[in-house]
Amino acid sequence: MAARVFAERGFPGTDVQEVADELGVGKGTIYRYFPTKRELFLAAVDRGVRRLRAQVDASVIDVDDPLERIVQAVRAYLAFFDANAACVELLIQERAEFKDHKKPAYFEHRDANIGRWEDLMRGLVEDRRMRDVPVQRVVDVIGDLLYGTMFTNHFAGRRRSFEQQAEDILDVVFRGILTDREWKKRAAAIGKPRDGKGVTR
Amino acid sequence: MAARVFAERGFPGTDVQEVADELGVGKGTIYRYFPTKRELFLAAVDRGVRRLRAQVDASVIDVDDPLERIVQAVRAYLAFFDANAACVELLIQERAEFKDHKKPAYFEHRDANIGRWEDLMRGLVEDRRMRDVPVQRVVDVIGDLLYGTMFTNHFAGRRRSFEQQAEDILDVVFRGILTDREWKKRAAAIGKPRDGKGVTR
Amino acid sequence: MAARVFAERGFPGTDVQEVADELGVGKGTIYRYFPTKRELFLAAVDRGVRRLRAQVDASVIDVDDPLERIVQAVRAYLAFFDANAACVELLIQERAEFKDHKKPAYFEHRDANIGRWEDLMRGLVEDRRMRDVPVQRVVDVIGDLLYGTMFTNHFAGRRRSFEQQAEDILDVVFRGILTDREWKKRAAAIGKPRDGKGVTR
Amino acid sequence: MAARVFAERGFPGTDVQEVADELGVGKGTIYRYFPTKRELFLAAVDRGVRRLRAQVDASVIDVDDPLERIVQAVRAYLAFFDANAACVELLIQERAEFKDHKKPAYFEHRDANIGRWEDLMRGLVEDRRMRDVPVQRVVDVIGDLLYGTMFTNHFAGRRRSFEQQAEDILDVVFRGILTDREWKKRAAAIGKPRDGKGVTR
DNA sequence: GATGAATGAGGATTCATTCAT
DNA sequence: AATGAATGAATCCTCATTCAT
Repeated sequence: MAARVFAERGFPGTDVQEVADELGVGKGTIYRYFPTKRELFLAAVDRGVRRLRAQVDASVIDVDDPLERIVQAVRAYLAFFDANAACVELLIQERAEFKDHKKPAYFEHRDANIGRWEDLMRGLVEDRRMRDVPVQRVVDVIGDLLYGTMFTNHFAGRRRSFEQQAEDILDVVFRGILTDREWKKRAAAIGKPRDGKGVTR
Repeated sequence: MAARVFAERGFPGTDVQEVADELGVGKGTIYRYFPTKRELFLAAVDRGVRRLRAQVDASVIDVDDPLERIVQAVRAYLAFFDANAACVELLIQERAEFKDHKKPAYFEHRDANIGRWEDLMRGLVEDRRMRDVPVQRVVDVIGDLLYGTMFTNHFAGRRRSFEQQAEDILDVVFRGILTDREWKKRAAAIGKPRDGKGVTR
Repeated sequence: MAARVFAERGFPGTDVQEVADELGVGKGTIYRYFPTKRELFLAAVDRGVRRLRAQVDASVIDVDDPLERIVQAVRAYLAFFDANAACVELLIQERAEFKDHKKPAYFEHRDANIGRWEDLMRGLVEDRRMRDVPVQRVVDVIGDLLYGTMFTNHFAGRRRSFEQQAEDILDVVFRGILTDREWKKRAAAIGKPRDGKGVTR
Repeated sequence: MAARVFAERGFPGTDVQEVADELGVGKGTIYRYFPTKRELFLAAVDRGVRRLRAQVDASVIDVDDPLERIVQAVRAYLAFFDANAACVELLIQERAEFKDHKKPAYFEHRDANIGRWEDLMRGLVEDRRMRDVPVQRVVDVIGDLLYGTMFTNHFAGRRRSFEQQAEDILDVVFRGILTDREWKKRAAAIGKPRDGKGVTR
């Protein structure tokens, strides 16, 4: 597949001939379907992002509990990139080579999905299961965390199972790292309500 | 400066001649100081990472309280990349072009610094200011979150001030998003101690 | 028609696909009838030259007076290229692309026809209607003049009607540009008989 | 020289590498001085046209008699292309490959020079050495005749010396081909003055 | 017979690197 | 030490031609 070659050798390092060889077709054939090497590459990226979305969607399709949907989505996201390292490369390459082109495919996808997660969180807040924090910001934070985790895993060769990583992430995101006492002290100092909407328990 | 040109045009898109023009020297002169275009680029990346480290270090130098050191470091990190967008580009370019080279400069830096933050957190746990969670994992999570935030800001054009972002991040990391009640319910269900070492409050 | 496409885009600039599109057939079909693009092109040129010949021949078919045949042929020649600019292009293209091939089609045609005109002129000389100059040379001069006129019209965008041009050409060719007095002076100086075979009138 | 290679192999048939080899330099060196193969070619054409002009100008520089200037210019023109067959090829190639570019170099040159010859002829008419025919048209006719002669020589391999050709051309142009009697008959029939301004002899 | 998908040789152009000045 | 002219390896893309359907 073209994605594998691009991922292995990078966009500038990939000769279209190599992609042709990988696919077992002539170089000209590729140019019949993609006007330029660039379009060929972008199609591969797009395909990757679509598969990510499909896998995350599939992971939550039978899950009703909103909190559990978050749990499953985080796991599915990490699982996808764990199994598709080539996709991470493609995302990097896209950004590096086509800076001035358009919003990278990953962020197109992100923008298209983010609303659903915000809605989900708003429901959790109404149900008093989530603290009353601005959901948009929380979704951003979690999105960035996942994005950063994916890249770091790939670049720095993190050696923890994606299941363990999901657990670590959710532990921090759900409960935070501070003790109750410390948090209350800080909240008092800053003058913030401790638990959203003044509700304590 | 070379970094600016590389950041603007990307590594493959940059002619050494352009760097020479930017610096106001002859192309040959650059080759007197850097054996290849590649080394010239890597030197620019290295310089960027060093400046990041210096800025973060400076931000905590007069801060004694460990928790406050975290707060300041997070702010300094985001402030640095906010003010040095070119550096983000350089980090991406480095990864995209030199996949097979060595650990990227950013991660070299990360590995060199991570121990200090783990030590700091271990102290917080001992002081019962942080829940007793494995510090290594927490440091990873926070590192990934910052890394992902930096990239997302740059790529997707996030329009929130870095101060606000720091606050959002710290709010989630310090306290998590769940209400107390929800957390306890989950903790009970999973069979986890709620607040580290069985300590409640 | 193939000729139009070749004329518009030049031989190297023309894809066989474009010719196929113009004709409303598949590319493969063209290759059923012409073994190569080159042969396809040469066939178009040949067709053009044949049409030129037919038009010139038709213009003199009912003309008995030899001098009038010349007049009509000159007009027909200029009229043809005036109405078939694409043919001029084809003649140029043929020469430019197939230098080493064979005598260009136009000159094949020229050689095939030149004898008839020489015979015609010989008759005029015998009838004392033409000066006794070597007919071969005169035919060459007139042929070159027409050839040059056709090209110049096409390339430089001459804006005179072909009828006017025919008249201008015949005026010069029939009578020359000098006054009688000047001509006699020159002839005396060079030692040439003034009017062929010493005949004055 | 680049001109020779282009003339020998045609523009599309010439690899820039071949020009480089001919010149004994690297291919890249050529691209330092000419941005494209096309510009390299056009520069060669331009140089040829300039040399033509210089040679024709030189041939008349010491000649005072206007009629003799015409004689010498015709000889110089034919002599130039006789000695520089490559130039003819270049002129053809230019037209064939760059149809849509601009007025071909030859015609630029033609337009720049034609005025001088028209002036010269006007003087001849005033001196009653030339029949009173529109000089512009006569200059066109002679220009086309020379142009056509040059091409035909090159394409059809005419085997007459350029001196002989010049003589043939001038004989026709100066005196025309008809006998006096025939011309007068025609002139009477058409109702034209026989010798310009009613002058007979 | 007609088609057009597949092919891959071919060529213009770029640009990192060298080295004489 | 500094320069920039010269170099040629490297690569994207085109398009004439083939041939299975």
